[in-house]
Amino acid sequence: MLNPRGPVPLYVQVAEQIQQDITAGQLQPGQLAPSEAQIVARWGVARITARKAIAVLRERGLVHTVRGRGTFVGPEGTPHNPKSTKAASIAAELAEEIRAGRYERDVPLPSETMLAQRFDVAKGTIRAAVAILREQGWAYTVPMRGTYATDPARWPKG
Amino acid sequence: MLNPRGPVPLYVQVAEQIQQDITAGQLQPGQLAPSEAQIVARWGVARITARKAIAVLRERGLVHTVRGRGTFVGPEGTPHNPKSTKAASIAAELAEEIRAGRYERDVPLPSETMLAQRFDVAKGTIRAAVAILREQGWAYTVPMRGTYATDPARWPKG
DNA sequence: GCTCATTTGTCCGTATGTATC
DNA sequence: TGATACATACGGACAAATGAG
Repeated sequence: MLNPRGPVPLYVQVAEQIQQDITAGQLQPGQLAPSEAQIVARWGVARITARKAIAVLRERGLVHTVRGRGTFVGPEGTPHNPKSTKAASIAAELAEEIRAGRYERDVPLPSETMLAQRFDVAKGTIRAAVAILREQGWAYTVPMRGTYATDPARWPKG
Repeated sequence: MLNPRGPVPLYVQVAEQIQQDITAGQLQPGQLAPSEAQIVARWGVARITARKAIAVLRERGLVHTVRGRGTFVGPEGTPHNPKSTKAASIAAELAEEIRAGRYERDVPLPSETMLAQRFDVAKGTIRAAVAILREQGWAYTVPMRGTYATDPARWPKG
């Protein structure tokens, strides 16, 4: 992958491999670029080298960095895309199951506690996932009763 | 800015430019002096040169260095200006708003979540900022109720 | 309010190779 | 020969901000 003895510095080689992922569209604006630790693990370089590679991308205006969060694709001001949050992925999985007819219409979905166990996450995460399902129209909640799958006639399309 | 071919070593020249910023008062005691990386970027020198420049300032007693935090203006023991932390600057902004009468006395301040959104920081940072407000006497917290602005009669002075 | 893991920021020490004076 | 300086690269450590739980 990398040529440590060539005329091109390692950090430039790493930067350009990441740049390819960006221009190829595999890394969309707002998404997280590889972290320093990921670069270290993936290319077997030192952290300084990883940092310099990111600095190159930053100078080229391809990414911007937020301390404590990571480096994001796109220039400063690009809206961050939390596409990879746990709640969203759980919501997607549940939506898929609803579409597959796994849940009857008159029976509540599994409780927060059950879902929290199944996905091995906190109840708060399940609550967020259910909120997404409601927003997208896959489910509705009746206070003191539970959350139910939406009628197939009203399923969102796409 | 720098004269690489003159009789004065680069690292001394860099040190003396920073020293000017200090004696001119642009860099106050307790403030962060330029980091190694900033020196590299600003004067286009190598890291070794930046380190040596800082070492010169340290030998002259103008700065002191704390590992992991940076180099601060003033000799060892100088109180670090907490303005450099995010929580402190948020606390200062909120204190200013309290002084301006923006919050009623009987109504809680905005929740941690709201403030975290407004300042685009983590809830932990807001928590630290509120703790500072409490310490300074600008606000007090009632468990399970919220945080309230202090009565104007008890505002800290200064 | 607390702990924990992740991530970036900063500093420290070292090393190799090149170049100038 | 030695001091100065640059560019590159490694490894380690601590600190601060964030986010999940």
